[in-house]
Amino acid sequence: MPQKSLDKLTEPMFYVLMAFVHSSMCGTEVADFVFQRSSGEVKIGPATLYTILSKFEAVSYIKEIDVDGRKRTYEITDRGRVAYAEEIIRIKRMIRDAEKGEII
Amino acid sequence: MPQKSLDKLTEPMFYVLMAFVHSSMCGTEVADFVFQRSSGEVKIGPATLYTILSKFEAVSYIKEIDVDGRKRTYEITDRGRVAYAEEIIRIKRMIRDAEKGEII
DNA sequence: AGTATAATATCGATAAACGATATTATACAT
DNA sequence: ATGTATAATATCGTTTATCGATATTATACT
Repeated sequence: MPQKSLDKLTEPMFYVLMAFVHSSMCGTEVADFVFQRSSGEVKIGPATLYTILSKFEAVSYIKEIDVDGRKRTYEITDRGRVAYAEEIIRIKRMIRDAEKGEII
Repeated sequence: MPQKSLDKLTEPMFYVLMAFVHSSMCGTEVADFVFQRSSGEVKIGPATLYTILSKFEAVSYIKEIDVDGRKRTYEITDRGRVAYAEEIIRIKRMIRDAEKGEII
C-alpha cells in the first residue's frame, strides 16, 4: 500500500521542512535555521524538533543520509517537497480567503 | 489581572474568527460560512466548532449577543479583531519566510 | 400530543506542542 | 588515559486541539 501522508502541517512542521528545502542538515542545525529564517519568531525546542523529525522520517518526507557519532543528517525527499509545496498552497488559500472579506 | 490570549490560532480557529469578522452569527452559520468561504476546503464539525466557540468566549474574542431557543448568536470583540489581525500577520510571515529561500 | 428539524453539547480517541530532563558520543584539557 | 565540558539526540509528562459519533434540547409543524 502507498505510504501515508500528513493531511496538513503545523507551523513548526512547516518550518522544519523549509529548513530541509534549503539544505540537508541535522536536528540542531534545523533549530538554528528556523530561528534565523523567522527572525527569531519561531523557536523549536528539542522535544518538538525530534518528534517532528521522527514523524517526517516515518512518512518519508526526509531520509537519513549520514550518521556521525550522535549527529544524524537528513535530506528532504520528493515526497517532502510535494508536502511543502502543498502546504504553501494551503497557507496562501487562507490569506486569499481572509482577503475576500472586509479589510479590518 | 488582564485576560488571557491565545498565542496563536489553528486553521479552524482562524476560519471561525473570519466568519465573525464578516458578521455576527450562530454556530451552524459559522460552519456554513467557513465551508463556503474556503470553497469547500475547510469543514468544521460540531465537536471542533463548539469547542472553539467556548474557548473564544472564555478569552473574550467573541461575546454572546442573543439567545433564541437553542440558537446562540455571537459577535466578535475588539480583542477578537486584534487576534485575527495578528494571525494574518503571522501567516503572511510564514509565506515571506518560505519565499526567502529557493523557489521549488 | 407526537414527530421532525435545527442547534448545541459532550464523549473518547488521537495527535501535536513543549519545557524539562536524561542520555550518548565526541573533543579537549590535564 | 582519565575527567570534564560540549554537542546532539531522545524521552517524559502535561496540556491543548481536532474530530467523528452520538446525545441532548428547543422549537415548529402537523
